[in-house]
Amino acid sequence: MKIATWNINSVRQRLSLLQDFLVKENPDILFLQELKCESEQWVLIESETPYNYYVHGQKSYNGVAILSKFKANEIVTNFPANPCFEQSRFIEITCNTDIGFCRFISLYAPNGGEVDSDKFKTKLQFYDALINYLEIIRAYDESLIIGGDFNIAPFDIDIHSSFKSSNTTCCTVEEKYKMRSILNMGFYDLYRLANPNTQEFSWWDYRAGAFEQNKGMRIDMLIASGRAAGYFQNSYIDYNMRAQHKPSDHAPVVAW
DNA sequence: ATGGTGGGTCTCCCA
Repeated sequence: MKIATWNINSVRQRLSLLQDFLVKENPDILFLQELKCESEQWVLIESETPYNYYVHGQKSYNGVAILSKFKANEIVTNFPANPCFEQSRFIEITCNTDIGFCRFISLYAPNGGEVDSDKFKTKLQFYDALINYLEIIRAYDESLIIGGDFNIAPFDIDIHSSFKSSNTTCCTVEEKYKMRSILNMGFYDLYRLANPNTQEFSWWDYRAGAFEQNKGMRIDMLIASGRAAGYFQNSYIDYNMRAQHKPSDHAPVVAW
């Protein structure tokens, strides 16, 4: 079983890179975020790949999808008490897979804007609602995998030292605690599980040569329940896709 | 404190 997550920052701008990535990695499941288009606008590649496409798109901003080699039984595009329900930030499917019944979620958490802004408060509320929802489905004791842009770097190792973590969105203590409480529920961060001590990032600002200087954060993650995590021993962040011409500002995260 | 780039509904908003 091979899975990947990628904030693609406009799927229409990235069709060729997406094709390259699918051919190179051939994942069974790909979680995508920030499609920045309606569901029907990128069906053009659908016939050329061996995937079922489960898309919760939106014009202009947001938009998430799951590309799956397994057919979905159920598809849901929201979770209870989500304060951003009008934005396409969540899609969940269930499938019968090679490793049994699985629940898969593609998540695009709010960025939060400036620390302490209204958007920031909404981000924290989004996490409170998400944590409540995960408490419920955790009790099912299923194989659950979330691939997402969480917009939080959970620990200091996940943040380049040039960021002032106390007042930079995605690395404040308040945000870290939200992410850690998900991990403390018994969900595993597959990259960190496979690479306990490596400092690598999944996002770098387009500006000021951030990628060239490796000034990034690790905010994109594959999170698995205990039942599912045992099927994954390896994980890496595909820096090569970030180094391509006209890249997304995020690199894909792969696990197998 | 500002500005840097690159998406989007494109001289403004969002990251």
